[in-house]
Amino acid sequence: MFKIISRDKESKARSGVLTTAHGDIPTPIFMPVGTAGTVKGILQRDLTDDINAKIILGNTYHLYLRPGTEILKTAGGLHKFMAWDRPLLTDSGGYQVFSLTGNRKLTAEGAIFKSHIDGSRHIFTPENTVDIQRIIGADIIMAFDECAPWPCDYNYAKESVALTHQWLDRAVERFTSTEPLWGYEQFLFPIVQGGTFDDLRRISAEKIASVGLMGNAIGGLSVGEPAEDMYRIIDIVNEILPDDKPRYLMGVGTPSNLLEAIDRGIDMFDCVMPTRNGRNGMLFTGEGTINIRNRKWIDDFSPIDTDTPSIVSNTYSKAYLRHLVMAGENLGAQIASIHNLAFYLKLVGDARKKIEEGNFRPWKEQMVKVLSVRL
RNA sequence: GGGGAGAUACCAAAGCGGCCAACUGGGGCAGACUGUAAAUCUGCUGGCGAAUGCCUUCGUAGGUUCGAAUCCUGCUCUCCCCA
Repeated sequence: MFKIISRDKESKARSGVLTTAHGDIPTPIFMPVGTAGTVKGILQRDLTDDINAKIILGNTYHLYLRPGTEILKTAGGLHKFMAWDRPLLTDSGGYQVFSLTGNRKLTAEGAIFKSHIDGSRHIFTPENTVDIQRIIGADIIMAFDECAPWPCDYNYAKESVALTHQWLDRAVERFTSTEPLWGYEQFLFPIVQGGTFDDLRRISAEKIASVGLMGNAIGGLSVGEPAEDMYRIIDIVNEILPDDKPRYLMGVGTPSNLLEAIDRGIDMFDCVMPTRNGRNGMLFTGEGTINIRNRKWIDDFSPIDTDTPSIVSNTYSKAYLRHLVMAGENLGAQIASIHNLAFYLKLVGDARKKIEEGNFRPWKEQMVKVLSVRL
């Protein structure tokens, strides 16, 4: 269940708490991506004790291929398998239908795809992705959708929305006719699609709202379209999605994207950016964004970022982190990932605080300026 | 003392008469990354220039040739084998 705690007066921003079987999630929240049952390079202990991540993601496609549902079932679900007792959310594999273009074929039945690991053939359907996510046992599971590419023409987007809606009905049917395997409740979130076409987004949002699930997601954004298009679509969709349910903007995004979306009434985010870009040397800090590989940091012995409350951000210097990253040392990727996630978690935590204090807008505007700085 | 091999850009290493400012790695410099087929990918890496381009380079000094990193000679240095 979802409870709104407070609302900002100048914007659509709100703070709330989403209660799941594995704990409460304060919103707005950012969810670190842990595709294959691991937030790459980071111990679960650091996610809880240092970063204080409230919920992380897993991915149906990756976990289904490896280790496979048999092992996950024997393990007792993903929580037990990966020794994570906080909330989990799994994506349905819909994004892989998008990103593995060329390795898959869409039919009315579902998506036939080839494994990127061994080339073997598989099919995902709205039904079996619910079944798999029942086995994985995430607290929040996603309906199987088609994440259409950008740019894409109107007719393609229209058919894609229609397909996603048909799939949603079937997923809901399977979801409501089956029980959780592990004795606790799971929530199914449906996903709004429609590309950058306002009318398709309206149609899709109305459909998704009408299903009346515990929370709703917006997909198919930040796939290459200009940020203004994304913000416009969020405005349109959030006007229609129920206000008393959490809204999850999938795959977004940059720190500025998060703030702009929170401003427009989004409550949940996930993105690979803090981890992937961190591994590749990009650091988000309270003073701006830095590329730690740049020579200028070679003898900067100041802490990575004293504004970010992670142990690594305050313990290790930029010069040291640069050395690790340049030397290709594992620890560099680890420190950068932990730091960036801590930065993201602090950002959404601050947003929540500012909403409750009633000064979200001015703070947001100030932050967006800082975030655009390249050091 | 005798015999042999070799000296190429920051490092390693190709090239053995013109297509060479010089393959390829590494290193260096910069960029990209948004529900993770990514600890990945891209560009640049002698000087000047926006650029056609111009200038200086392949141990060193000469020579042969229309033309040399590539062929010849002297010198310097390095490595290996034999005594």
